[in-house]
Amino acid sequence: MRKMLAKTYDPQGIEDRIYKNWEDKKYFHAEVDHSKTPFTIVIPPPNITGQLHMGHALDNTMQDILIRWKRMQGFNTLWQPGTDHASIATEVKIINNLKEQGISKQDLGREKFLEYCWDWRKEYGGRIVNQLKKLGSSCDWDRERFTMDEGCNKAVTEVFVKMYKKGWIYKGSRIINWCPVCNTSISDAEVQYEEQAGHFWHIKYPLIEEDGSISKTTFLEFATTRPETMLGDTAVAVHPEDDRYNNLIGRYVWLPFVDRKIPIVADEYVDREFGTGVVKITPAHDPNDFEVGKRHNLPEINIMNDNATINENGGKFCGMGRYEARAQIVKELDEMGLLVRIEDYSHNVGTHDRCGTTVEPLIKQQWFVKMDELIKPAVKAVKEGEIRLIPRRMEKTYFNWTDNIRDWCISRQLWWGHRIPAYYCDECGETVVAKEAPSVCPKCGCTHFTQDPDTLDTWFSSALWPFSTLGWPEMTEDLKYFYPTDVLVTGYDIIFFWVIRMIFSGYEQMGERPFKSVLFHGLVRDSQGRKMSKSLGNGIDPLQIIRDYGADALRMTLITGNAPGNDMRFYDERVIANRNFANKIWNASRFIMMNLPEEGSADEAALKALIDADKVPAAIQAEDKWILSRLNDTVQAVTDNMDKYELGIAVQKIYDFMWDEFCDWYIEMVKPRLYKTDDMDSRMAALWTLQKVLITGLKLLHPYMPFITEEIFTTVQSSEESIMISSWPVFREDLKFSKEEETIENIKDAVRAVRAVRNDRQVAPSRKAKIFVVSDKNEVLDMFSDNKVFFETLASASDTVLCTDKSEVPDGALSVILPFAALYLPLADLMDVSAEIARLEKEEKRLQGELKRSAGMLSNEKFLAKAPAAKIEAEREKQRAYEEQMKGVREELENLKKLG
RNA sequence: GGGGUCUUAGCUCAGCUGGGAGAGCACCUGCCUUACAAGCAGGGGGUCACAGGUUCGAGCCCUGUAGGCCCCACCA
Repeated sequence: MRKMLAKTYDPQGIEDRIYKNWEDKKYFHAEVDHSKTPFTIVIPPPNITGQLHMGHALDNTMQDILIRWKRMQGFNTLWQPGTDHASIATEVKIINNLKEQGISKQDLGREKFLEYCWDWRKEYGGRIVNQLKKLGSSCDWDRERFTMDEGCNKAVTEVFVKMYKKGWIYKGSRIINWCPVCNTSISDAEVQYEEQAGHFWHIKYPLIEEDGSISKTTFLEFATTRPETMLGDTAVAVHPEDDRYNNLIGRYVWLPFVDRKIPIVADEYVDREFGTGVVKITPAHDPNDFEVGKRHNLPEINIMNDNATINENGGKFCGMGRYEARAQIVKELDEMGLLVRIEDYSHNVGTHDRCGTTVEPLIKQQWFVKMDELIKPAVKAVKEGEIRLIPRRMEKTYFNWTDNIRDWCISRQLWWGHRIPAYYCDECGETVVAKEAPSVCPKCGCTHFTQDPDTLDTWFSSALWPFSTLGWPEMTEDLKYFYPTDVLVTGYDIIFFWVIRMIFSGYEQMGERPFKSVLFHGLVRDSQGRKMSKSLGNGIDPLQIIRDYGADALRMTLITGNAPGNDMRFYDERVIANRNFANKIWNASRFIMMNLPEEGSADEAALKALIDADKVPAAIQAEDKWILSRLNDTVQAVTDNMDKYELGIAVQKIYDFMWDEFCDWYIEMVKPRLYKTDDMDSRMAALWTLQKVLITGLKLLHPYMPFITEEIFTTVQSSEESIMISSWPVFREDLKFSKEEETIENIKDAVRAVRAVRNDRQVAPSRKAKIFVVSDKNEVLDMFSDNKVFFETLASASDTVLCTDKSEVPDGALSVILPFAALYLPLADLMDVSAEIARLEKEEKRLQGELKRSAGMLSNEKFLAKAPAAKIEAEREKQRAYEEQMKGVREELENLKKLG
């Protein structure tokens, strides 16, 4: 029995079944095969704690499109999947979860806590993978990796040790961003600046007189947004060429509360124009002050504990929270007469992007990656086009970062992550960085070591992802074959976190670029253009959309009408439009199948022979050639666009071709041939063309709408062979028919023009009219006679009369003038003339009445005087409308009466 | 402060070598024409933000102006 498509398209009924079949058949799996060219994409690993959101849906749809397309083009495609341990995101989540049970991570201890994390991973790690499958993602799941699996751990250790030995990873005491809530350092990239309303406290420090006493008259005034940091001040700075303070350089001021003499130093960093031109210097709590401090050899006094309370260096404020201390200090300064004034001030405050806490710059011992040399090949690669960023403008963002790069703080005071492979000798404190814990101290011979408690920034392992997933540090066959990967697909928001770091890591560790191109996409926003977020509750769940409309409709929605790197808005109407498109394809396919020859018939065998020959049949008609030629052009155009990663443009072309040209024109054109059975050759040619266009169209569409195309493909061909391993269509010279393209476009113009005229006159579609074609050119007349059958069907014509001269056309006909011919439709054919005359005369009478009434009102003085102006204006408007209508009716009548 | 980007139909957006102003939705008119009313046919609607410039020709290139969004920096 031949399979048949269900009467209605139901994505729910087909998607899971199809996906399972693909998996069972191992279509996603890739093995090294030197007879084929590889095409590789590594997935941006989603967090194990994550749930599929629209951003994932977009990102993975784009990757799947590229992978499916390349697979069909004959490449040996690998889409390498995996998940990310996401150290801080996961740890925060787990801590919160524990807190609900009244447990803290310290209660558990490191080991138990990590056990808990692994359990968590076991429970939730698979969730997002299953959700990606719902989307249709054709990842090679056999190769699924995790950033903390054995191989990735090895890669991380390898890199750390190697870079340490090279001197490019070092431990140093520097100003870092500290999150007092998460209790860890964070990198610059994790700090998010937020505009906050705050205050500017104008404070003055008294000068120390020559005799060592505290001046009662001379003060140095300055302003600060963080008064509590004054406890750590070790200088005040002025500009070296500032005449106001020149004479004070080298003298001292008195720092209240901690009773410290601090010097007045001169530094270019100070802006003379800003404020009073005096800056307090707190080297331990401000990155700029830190630099100043280094230049002037100032002490660094840390006044804060890790939880942002004041420590013992803060004198009597010790133990207070940072904001509490601030208030108290301001109060006491005021009492001492050292507070000049308080100004409202709006400024940017650094917050932690994970928890929103205001970060505190602190001096801490941390591990850093030295960036100055490491970044060079990454800059060169993009500059010289070895790595292409799409769209191009992303290069500016890229260079903006690389040009201002600072060393990367990679240590985190977290437990969930890759532990730093640094060991400290319990006896002499010697540091040993090694892949394995050392047994003997090289310095003192002691055998007891303590490993550094810190873990690495989660992006440290992500940076190695393109090669760690392929087996590095082992030089595996996979790595040799599939690396470098071809394209990375990701959002522009992680260009600093991830993209750049993968690039420099690729060059440093592999000596080669990690990917050839980076295709950026934007954010998926809600219908009002807002970022989707949990707190706003405006997130749209992709899984719900899949349930309601199908994964294919969702994928189309994410791709259509969008250009690389641009944000998009997501709303249901767009999904519905795409679901409707799926439905359209479904129904067109159903139509074609309904017209296929009976099973086991001679016709079926004949058609099969034609299809197997894959040659244009002899009985081919102009309209067949036209659609084949258009198909051919579409194949070319779509492939070109996809080559340039212009997915939105490519899919729009497929959509337009399938709906407009194929369904609305071609299928309507061939219907008469399908319904008549007296010319079987012509019918076969039509069927051949229908299947050819349908199958090719489905192939073009498959990367975008994998499920529906698979279902139709296998059903129409009554075959198990999957569309996803079929071959991508190519341009064919034998399917190019320029002349017929022009011919059919002309006929289409004629049809449209006739329809417009008929519609204008509101002629019922069932009412057929003769069409007189007037031209003195034989080829024009031939064109209409050659394509008579479908032309008449589409133009609702009863007959086509070819004339060389207008005199052959009867009087009383509507004219349709085309650039290449004139068409005439006799009025008598379009309508019942006498009845129409009667109707129009009645209408004329009615209008006369209305006009009379209107004229009466508008000449009535009482009405004009008393009625509201709007009412009078409305009446005038009515009158004008009636007059207009009357004109039309009378013209029409005159025309019709000519016939009578 | 630096940089990017946007401004095209009522709404949301395409328009990527400078030559046709487009799509979806919405709107109006007429159709249940047996693949599809989740549809068909026809139609209305745009000084492509504004002002200059380059060009035979500009939505597209250049300069400036106005407004929106984003990123980076963080003058304490």
